[in-house]
Amino acid sequence: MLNEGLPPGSEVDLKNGMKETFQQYLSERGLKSTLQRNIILDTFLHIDRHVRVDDLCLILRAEHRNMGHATVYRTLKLFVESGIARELRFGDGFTRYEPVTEGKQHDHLVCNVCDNITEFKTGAIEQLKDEIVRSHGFQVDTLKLELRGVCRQCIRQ
Amino acid sequence: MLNEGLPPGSEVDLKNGMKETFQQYLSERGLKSTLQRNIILDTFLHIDRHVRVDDLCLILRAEHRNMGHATVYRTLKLFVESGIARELRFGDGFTRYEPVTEGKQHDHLVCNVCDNITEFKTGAIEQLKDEIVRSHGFQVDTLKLELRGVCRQCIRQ
DNA sequence: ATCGTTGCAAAACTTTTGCAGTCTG
DNA sequence: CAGACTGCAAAAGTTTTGCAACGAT
Repeated sequence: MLNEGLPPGSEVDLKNGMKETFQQYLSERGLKSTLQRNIILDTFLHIDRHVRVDDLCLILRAEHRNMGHATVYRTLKLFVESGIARELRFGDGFTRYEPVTEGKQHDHLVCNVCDNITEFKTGAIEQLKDEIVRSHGFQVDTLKLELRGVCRQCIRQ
Repeated sequence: MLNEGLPPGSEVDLKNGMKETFQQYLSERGLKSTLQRNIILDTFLHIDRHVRVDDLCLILRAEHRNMGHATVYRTLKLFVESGIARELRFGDGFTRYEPVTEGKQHDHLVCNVCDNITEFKTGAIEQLKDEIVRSHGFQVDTLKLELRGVCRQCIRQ
């Protein structure tokens, strides 16, 4: 362990942890650590927020002219399989991905006016999970909560 | 009013109300009530559950050989605009539509094993809406809650 | 008669797949 | 040096659009 001295929850710590997790995932499966995968991971973690695949491609291609979009799609799927990313679909036709930051569970507020997507947290969710297990015998793995409406800025205008 | 005698919340009542709403929506906007639109609406209401567009097309084409899928897509969008239907996307690439039945708010449990989608109700949601308004100044119009995991049947097997 | 609507086909879009050449372990 | 990976192009799949013929008001 190289970052013993750092506070355990720091940004850098988290990101390094995710990189480690990904490298481990690759080697465990006989997959390879390539230049492209590392570039995509760095860029993805640097953005540090949900991002559309085509946006990520654009950002990547700005620096790396011949990065194939197929590679980006394939790599993002690997991120999800390794557990360091989550796939998001808000139903507008674009798939988004975001880093999985443990202990930072959040959901999304989508503004119907400006289309901005805001993250928010709520404690009411965990209770809900328990309720579902009890009433439906359904084992909950993931929970997706999305609220649409009008955001503060757009209400004011 | 033709159905005065019926209990106000009955199936028939609800569906007739939705048909009326749709007809009113059309005439208000100078749009036309056509054979196809009425067939699609009847079939859609008869299914009475979320349905994939391509499934609905198949069902419709069984009876009406030359119903165009473009017409189905266009009509379903009209349903949403008129407020009698809701668009659902679970992120599997298929758009689904379901009738909006007021006072029957429900959400969805998606099983990762058998891919079945179950509807469920919970009371915890309304509190959550209020919480969001207070803490984020966000005016909530619609709320989408989706839980993924393993359903009762699949747990048993 | 006007203008919205339909059905067909083609286009548009995101995402996936096939393949020859390249690079990692 | 075997086999995984990349980048390109083409394919796949759903949804949208253009257009001539049709139909509702």
